[in-house]
Amino acid sequence: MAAISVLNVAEKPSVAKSVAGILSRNQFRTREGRSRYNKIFEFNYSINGQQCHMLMTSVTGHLMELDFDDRFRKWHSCDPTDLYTAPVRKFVPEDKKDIKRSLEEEARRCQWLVLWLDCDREGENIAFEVMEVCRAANSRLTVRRARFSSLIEREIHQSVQNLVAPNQWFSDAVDARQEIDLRIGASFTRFQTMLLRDKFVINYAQDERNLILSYGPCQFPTLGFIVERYWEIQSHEPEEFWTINCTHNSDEGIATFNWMRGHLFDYISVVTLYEMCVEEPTATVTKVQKQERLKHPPFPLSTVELGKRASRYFRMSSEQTMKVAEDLYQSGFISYPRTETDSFSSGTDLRAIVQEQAGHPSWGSYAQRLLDPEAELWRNPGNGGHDDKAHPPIHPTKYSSGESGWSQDHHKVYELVVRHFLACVSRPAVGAETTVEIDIASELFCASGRMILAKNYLDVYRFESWGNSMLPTYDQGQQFIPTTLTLDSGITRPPPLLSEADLLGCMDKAGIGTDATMHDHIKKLLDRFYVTKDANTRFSPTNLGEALVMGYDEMGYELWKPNLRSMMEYDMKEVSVGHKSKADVLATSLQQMKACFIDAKLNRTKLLEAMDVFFERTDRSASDDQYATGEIVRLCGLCQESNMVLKRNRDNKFMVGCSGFPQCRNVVWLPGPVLEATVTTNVCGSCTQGPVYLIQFKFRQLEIPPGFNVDHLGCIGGCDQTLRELTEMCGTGTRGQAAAAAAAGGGGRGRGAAPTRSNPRQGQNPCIYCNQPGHASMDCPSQQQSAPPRSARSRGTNQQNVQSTSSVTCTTCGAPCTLRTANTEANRGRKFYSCNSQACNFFAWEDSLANGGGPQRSVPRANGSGGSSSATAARRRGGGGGGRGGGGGGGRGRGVQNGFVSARDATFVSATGEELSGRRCYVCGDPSHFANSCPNRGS
DNA sequence: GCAAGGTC
Repeated sequence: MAAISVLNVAEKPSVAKSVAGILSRNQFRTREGRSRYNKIFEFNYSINGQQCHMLMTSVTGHLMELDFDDRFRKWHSCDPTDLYTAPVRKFVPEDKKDIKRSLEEEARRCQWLVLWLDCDREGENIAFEVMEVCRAANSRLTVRRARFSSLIEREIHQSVQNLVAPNQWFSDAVDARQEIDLRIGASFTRFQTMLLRDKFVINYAQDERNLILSYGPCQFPTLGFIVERYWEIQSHEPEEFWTINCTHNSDEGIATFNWMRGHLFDYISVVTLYEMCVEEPTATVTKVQKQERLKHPPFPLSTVELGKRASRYFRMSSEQTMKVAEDLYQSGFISYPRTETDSFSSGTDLRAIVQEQAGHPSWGSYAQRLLDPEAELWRNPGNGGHDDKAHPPIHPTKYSSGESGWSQDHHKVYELVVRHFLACVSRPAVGAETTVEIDIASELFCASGRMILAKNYLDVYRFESWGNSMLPTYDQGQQFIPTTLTLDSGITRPPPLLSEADLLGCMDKAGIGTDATMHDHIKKLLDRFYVTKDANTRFSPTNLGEALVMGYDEMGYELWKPNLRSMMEYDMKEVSVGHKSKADVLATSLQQMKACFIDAKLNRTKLLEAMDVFFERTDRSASDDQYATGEIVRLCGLCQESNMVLKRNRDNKFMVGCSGFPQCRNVVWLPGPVLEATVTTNVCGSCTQGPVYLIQFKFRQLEIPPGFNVDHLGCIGGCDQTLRELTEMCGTGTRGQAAAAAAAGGGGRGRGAAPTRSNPRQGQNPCIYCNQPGHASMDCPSQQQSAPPRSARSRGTNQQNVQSTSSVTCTTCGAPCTLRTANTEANRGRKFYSCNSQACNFFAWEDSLANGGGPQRSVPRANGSGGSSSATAARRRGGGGGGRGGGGGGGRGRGVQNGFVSARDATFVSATGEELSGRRCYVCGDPSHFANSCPNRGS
């Protein structure tokens, strides 16, 4: 049987070389192709008994690009809305023409084409691109696909003997994704750039005229994460809380005991409990517990983890990390750096990788210990549960103690990869933890200490630590008097700005971008001047970034949230398994996005208003933009495309007509006696269908009935009684009086009110809070100020319970409560309930419950805006906010309570033997009264 | 001039 020629194509040059090496046992010849990066390797091989002359070459990722037909490529060539239907085409861009020519030439003299692209959706799509080019050159080609998930000898040989057909569904999913991304990205980018760039003074770029305000389905949700956190911080309202701390000094050292109730937000409650402790300060040890604890090494390294850790440990940007990792990969020191996989396949020779590092001056001795069975340090690596079926976790592939050409960053990334790998195959660190619980006047406190028994992986993974903390020995039943017993306060603090590691985590969780592109999206936000990064690698939005998100948020769209991308990902998955067709997904997806785009265009004033908060208008926009000169009164309620503009008719009478005339003939006639009319920048507070700008009128004194003022600031939106009456009484002064009565109503098409347009969001777009359709976000039931049903219910329960007086059940956690007696001066003898569960904050006065009152507040106030970014945005704008400002409460509620910011002077420090009668007011230090009746204590 | 995804 004669040998056939087989063209083999891999996704990248390195894979072509590796596969050629494996199949030929390194007996291949290398020759140049048309592209200088993509060599051609030749060797002989037998596939299922067929002698083959193998030609192995590669592409560099995608061979083709998708773009609009030429006549839609210029920005002003069409309305951006047309980009949802404009024809698109796939073509080989100029810089890939060399590779295309190579493939054509080789394909012509081959009988078979074997596709060695990565085994993921993108790889399958590239396979079809290669197929298209090769088949065009040689229509008789037999095409086969090799499936492999790692460059391991056994697997490569196996895959070439079991060739399969390419998977059209996988490729279709990518085609759909590309087309949707292109149409959405291009339409919104052109729209917002052309709308905003020339109207505002945006001083970020050297040349403002070239500024691009891009929109993309990955970059915007990424921006959204940053803005959302920023708003959360802005809206945080610090709140004071209280806690009791206790320390005890002994010969062995100091023990710090924490109150097991944590902290309370109600001062009276905590001071009552505190004073009881001070009164009976003897501590009894109720529990001593010893436990072994493990600290596990990390999972094998994926790209996202590498980015997060390099940012955390070295403050390196994810973009720089990827650049350096790519470099180390190209020079053979680490494995392929773009991988989702965080578990090693069973065939990997992990010990050989360790062995290679045994000579390193820093970690070589650790590697040797790992391989020594007597050291008992080895452990098979954990499985993080992700596998992209294309690449192994990132690991070292070649020993180096540092190369001359390496930068500091090269050293750091290589060290991280090696140490991480060594840690993965090591045993966890072991510690002995001791927990001691004490009881003071029925309040429980606990302290814990840790002794590290074996550091194991921590010996090599210097980036993580696990501290020792000494705790003196205590025995069950032992009693002692605390050295200090203090009442301390702290305030809640907002969460920090998002770090680069946080951001990568958010993106990973929401499925925004891929391991190979996440750092690109972050960089794009910086390049577009949407965000800035501080020295601690934390991100804040710029005014531009915040304004854009605010604008879309005010429209009520989720365009800046990750849901859109998640939905697309879901659809892609459905296409790739054959549940949906590419055509169906494209049709529905693009139809929805087009509707959304048209709506966004109609609501563009929201974007303009948001920009107005942060930026000055340009002179250009003041002179040639009707909006700024005040001629535009409102968006036309009839065609909803053009603006209603104040102008004069042929009779020189004032009227407000649609600028879309003659396509749209909507008109509002004004009362006949109008002498002058000017549109102001004031927006009507009553008319809710988009902004309606008020008009300053001057009427002819002699033509208006008595009782009317010559000057009038009026609205044509339908709410203005004065205009309506004047029109009815005086007419419009035009020849076509039929329209007169309709004037004030604003409809212009006969009698009646303006064609009131319902909020376009309502019913069409899901609510931004609960994601359900049927109501607007501002009416979301999940965002109503909560009068918590629990307290209402518990109040009744309490009353019933109090009648029997024998037991009260905690309304917070359900545990039984103990009836106790207060010792504080103001409440001495007064009975109260506290929850038996010391992890619970419940506290309630008995007499208050009997009178129908509830328990004391033990949770922080909900933030004014909680999770409602709209409310925040409204507040940022300095008022108004369409009445939404106050309505967003009860959102996510709790702030972050990460420690004490201030500790008050603890006047009640009760040292051993101190006279209790010497107590003074905790607040002002005056011995004549106690803190809870202190006149100086704030309300 | 626009997206995101490959990769050099």
